[in-house]
Amino acid sequence: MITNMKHVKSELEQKGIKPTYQRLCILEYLHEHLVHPTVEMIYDELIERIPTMSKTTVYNTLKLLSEKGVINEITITGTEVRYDINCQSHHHFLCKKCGKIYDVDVTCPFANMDHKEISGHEIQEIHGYFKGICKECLIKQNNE
Amino acid sequence: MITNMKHVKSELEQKGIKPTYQRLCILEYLHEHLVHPTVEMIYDELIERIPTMSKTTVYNTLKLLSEKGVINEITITGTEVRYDINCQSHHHFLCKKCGKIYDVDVTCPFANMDHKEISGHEIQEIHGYFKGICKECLIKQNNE
DNA sequence: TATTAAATCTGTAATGATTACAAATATGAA
DNA sequence: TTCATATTTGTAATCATTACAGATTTAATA
Repeated sequence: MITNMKHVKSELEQKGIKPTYQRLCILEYLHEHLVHPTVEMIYDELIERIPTMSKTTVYNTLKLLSEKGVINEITITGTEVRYDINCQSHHHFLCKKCGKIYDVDVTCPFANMDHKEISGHEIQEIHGYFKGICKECLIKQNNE
Repeated sequence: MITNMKHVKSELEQKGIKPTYQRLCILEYLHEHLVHPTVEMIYDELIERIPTMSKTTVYNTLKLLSEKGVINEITITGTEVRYDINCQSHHHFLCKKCGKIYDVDVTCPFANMDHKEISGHEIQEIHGYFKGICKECLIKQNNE
């Protein structure tokens, strides 16, 4: 495991976020689970380690981290927000069958745009994603 | 107005969808309101003309139209699905301040990809969007 | 160390979009 | 007309998210 609490702590401090225990645990979780987890998934695991953890805290923390640019909100499914640590710009693939979200190795065509505006609008985030049937589900289909 | 009921009717028939009155009205509404409306917006206007219209019918119809590829679901905001008639591939810009969604004249870089798969996943839809502060809100900010 | 204000966390209740479902209605074929 | 099927409708349930107020923790200051 690359991540540890010290690393996560300095990451928060660099962004000007007070590193409380709850925040450390949530960010650590995101570093260790790169499957674009839901609030539910995060809460369900953390409540085991920290029985006093509140789901509202998970929501509040994720919102804060998102506002500070530490993580990204992914709104692909339409039913719930997924979360992703904010590493280099990448795209996503949502499987319509199993619901899994994959990272996709396509360099974002807009990532190195010199101008940070489009049609006069100021760009702060760039998102791209594909929807379809994933590799695994295709194999299952063919085996039926 | 370019659209009329006859046009909308044949559009449905071509896609193998029985053109009921409710469906005609909903699709006509989408043709005439290109601002990526919510279910609420669609329902609120149609209930005036068709007092028996049920919100469930709006949901059912939009799901059907979406499955048949007549319209697109846009899941940018994370709070509710927006709808768009499915013309040529384009991208969107969501203003974080006023919540308005703009069409963006960027030709999708993946639109004319020869292969319909990526990393082994079968691509059915391609979505791209930007988030930030829109033109109008920028002007308002500067005038304060 | 004690005091105190501010920040953070917690739990519950409320909200709002969406879905489930069953009854009512409309449609189309026999 | 009769009957089966598709569609529509209205209500109730579900589920993610937010509002909010009280409890707890933190950090600064005396």
